[in-house]
Amino acid sequence: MTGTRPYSGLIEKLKSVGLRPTRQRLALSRLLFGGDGEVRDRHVTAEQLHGEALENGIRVSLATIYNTLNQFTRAGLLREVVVEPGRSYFDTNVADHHHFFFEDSGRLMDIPDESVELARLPDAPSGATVRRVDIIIRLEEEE
Amino acid sequence: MTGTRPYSGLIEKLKSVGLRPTRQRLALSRLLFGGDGEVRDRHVTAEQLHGEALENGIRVSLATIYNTLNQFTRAGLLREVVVEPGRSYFDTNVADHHHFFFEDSGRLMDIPDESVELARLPDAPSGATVRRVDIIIRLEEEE
DNA sequence: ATACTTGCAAATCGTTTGCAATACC
DNA sequence: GGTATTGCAAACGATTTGCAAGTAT
Repeated sequence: MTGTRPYSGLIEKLKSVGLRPTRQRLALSRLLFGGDGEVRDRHVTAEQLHGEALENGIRVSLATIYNTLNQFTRAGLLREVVVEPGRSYFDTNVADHHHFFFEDSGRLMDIPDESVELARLPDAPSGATVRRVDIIIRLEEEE
Repeated sequence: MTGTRPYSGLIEKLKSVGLRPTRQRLALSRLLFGGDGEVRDRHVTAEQLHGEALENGIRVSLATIYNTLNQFTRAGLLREVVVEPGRSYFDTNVADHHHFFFEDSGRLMDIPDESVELARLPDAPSGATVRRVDIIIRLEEEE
């Protein structure tokens, strides 16, 4: 079942989460997730993705970028990472993992999963369940 | 050395970080840090604090609330916690600690320091130093 | 054909800023 | 008195929304 059409995987990916594979969603998926199954690890803001889209001759409005990123996030294709007030990053790596955040440059970087380990985790307050644990290591780039 | 004047501690507190103890800064300090040395543990947004101030008959503009919260944060009296895009929380607990975040209600709660323990922490990427490690446990309130 | 998507511009939200009036030392 | 601080309103950046036009099934 190896598709011969390019990006057929992406079409399936979108369909499988109940989103119509429209021209712009496909184009953005290609930028975000890469042409084929290859796993990319990207952290993008809406602005960045918009810029990239334009560079690649994809005409999309910023509003659509936002809507698409939010839909993808709701569908579980992306994960939102909040590090700074007033800026949202979307992470193509949906697996459990944590982040380095370079405060000066605003860059975000995945931390390999094996290199962080929690020895002790508190119980969730009663009446609540843990949805996710986010660890952000804030860095200062020296001199 | 037990001061007899109420809130004299707050005046000192402000002076010690180089901020003039103005009427509004004192009033806000009282709301944030409590009347006397007592340690309060508060997580407020600018809006919340503004509301509280008004309720207590303190006339401050929202702009001043923002400026004050930022000054206090820069001065090390508060700590900013980012959990959601588009909303900033300020924490009166400046010591090293982590947070529970109730996603549904938007409430933030301190995690006792002893109940979290990192067994392994990655090395900072070369050329960078760790400024701070933030752990946020996102919770879902059940049923 | 019909429901879902898109683009655009306007609206909104949280936050910051400029500047004249005011309070602190 | 001189400088720091405040309030107000306007400015701001990021994000969302309403609606008419376009597109997927």
